[in-house]
Amino acid sequence: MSTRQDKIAEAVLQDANWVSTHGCDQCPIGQYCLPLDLAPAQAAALNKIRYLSRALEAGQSLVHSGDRLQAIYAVRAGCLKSVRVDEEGNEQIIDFHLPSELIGLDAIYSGIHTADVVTVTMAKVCIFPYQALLSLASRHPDLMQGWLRLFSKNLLGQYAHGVDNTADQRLAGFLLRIALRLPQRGELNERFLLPMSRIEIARHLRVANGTLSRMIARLQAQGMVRVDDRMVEILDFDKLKRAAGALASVTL
Amino acid sequence: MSTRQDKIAEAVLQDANWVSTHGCDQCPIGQYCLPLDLAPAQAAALNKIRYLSRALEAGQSLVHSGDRLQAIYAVRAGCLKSVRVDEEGNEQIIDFHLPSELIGLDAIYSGIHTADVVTVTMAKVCIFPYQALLSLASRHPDLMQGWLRLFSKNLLGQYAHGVDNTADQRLAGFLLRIALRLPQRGELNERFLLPMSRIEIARHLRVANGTLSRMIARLQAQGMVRVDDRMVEILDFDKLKRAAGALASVTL
DNA sequence: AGCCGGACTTGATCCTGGTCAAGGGATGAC
DNA sequence: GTCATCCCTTGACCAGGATCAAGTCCGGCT
Repeated sequence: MSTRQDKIAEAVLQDANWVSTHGCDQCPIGQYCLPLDLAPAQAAALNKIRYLSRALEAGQSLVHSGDRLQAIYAVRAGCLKSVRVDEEGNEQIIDFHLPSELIGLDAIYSGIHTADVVTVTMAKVCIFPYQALLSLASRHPDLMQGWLRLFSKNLLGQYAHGVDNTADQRLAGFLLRIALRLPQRGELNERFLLPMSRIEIARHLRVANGTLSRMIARLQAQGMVRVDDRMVEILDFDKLKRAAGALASVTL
Repeated sequence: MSTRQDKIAEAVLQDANWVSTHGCDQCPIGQYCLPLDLAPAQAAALNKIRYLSRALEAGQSLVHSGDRLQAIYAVRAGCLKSVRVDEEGNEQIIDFHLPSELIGLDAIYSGIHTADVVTVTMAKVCIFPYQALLSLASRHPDLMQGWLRLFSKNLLGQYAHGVDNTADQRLAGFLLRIALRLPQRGELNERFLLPMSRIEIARHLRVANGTLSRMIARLQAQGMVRVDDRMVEILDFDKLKRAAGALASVTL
């Protein structure tokens, strides 16, 4: 019988085509990532400036708050989180980063990272040196536009996260967004494995640990979802959407 | 004696150089807006694709949810808000838009606006047709980079807004950010006129109307700020920063 | 001037969600 | 295997903020 770690590891490995050496032009999640608007030839150009990171263990730091922006990262497999820690040691999780999503966009403004980025599960990221990416984008309008679109998507996600009102709404919205953001092999994921712990979810949703448990129990009792440890199954999509509130539901 | 409206109108008019016909290359707030990284010649090119809107009355819609993205707007004077209204008619204010800030970035992802944008005070906006802006940005790397930086700033602001924990922290953070975002004629605004009503602030901070009153009273009692109607004076910047929480304070 | 309506404050009461603590189950170290 | 630890759930209690309602001030309207 497989342990929780085994299950997560398995999920990460299969998300990744872990050992594959696909370039951007053939990347299985390229349609959600930077190559999203690119013709194969352009994607190949993008691939030239890209490194693939070594495998990162869970709990490893990718960037530290205060670091200079060197590169934009794209999650190839696994899950990472952006966190800020206050002086009492409380960790606030600003955002999770799932496969195909970009990391570092918030550092472009000042050139300095304002949060720590840490792996939640084992992960691999693609590394796009910032200056190279800039100059490539200035030569390939489609790349620039794709980059802007991903930026915009990111902003939309933050809007949705910020707007949810009650704790229950935030949880429902969170589950919906994870279901939509986890690598789509076809359609909506109605059954998926959460990469992160309850505590991490709580810190992201700005609720207490215990409250989160109770809320999950409530959602289950109402028949919207079934949750078994990290495994989530969405039973009633529409109901969940209504629970998230009309305001949250707009965002993909 | 001048009424509240008079005072706001006056502030807007002087922010704007209301009647001026400055191009982007000479815009008094250009260093915070799209021309931020541009040489004068490039700013002049940017100016060629720009329209200046007519004066908008308070309460007027600039874009409707569902509209196609036609243009990115930059606030030239006044204040606008992005709102979503749920089926019960509750208005959630996603964001306020102050002079030099861009509107419409969230619509780039799908090409469709997901929120209504409405003027809070009378306002003027600069209109940058989206396709023209794209093609100009692809020809001027500095413009592209400036655009990305503004995008990033926007995202940072959302991070800060989403992360604040208690209602008091959100209020303190909100006031700080407004002080920093309102047009800087030199340094930090330690005395400024809020463009929006209490109700609008409450809807933005996700607190009840009455609660907001009490919180403002509390901040005053603690000597951090003095508030008289729309006029805010920051008395103890550091204390206010501490009240906002370490997590919020990073963002400019 | 007098009236009305909207913006803001203040008070009383209720409930959501935080805090603290106990307990179970699985994981990992020895 | 045993033990310690971490993650999660559950319970009891408390507080921050919501809700509802009254009351004030101010500006606009007739």
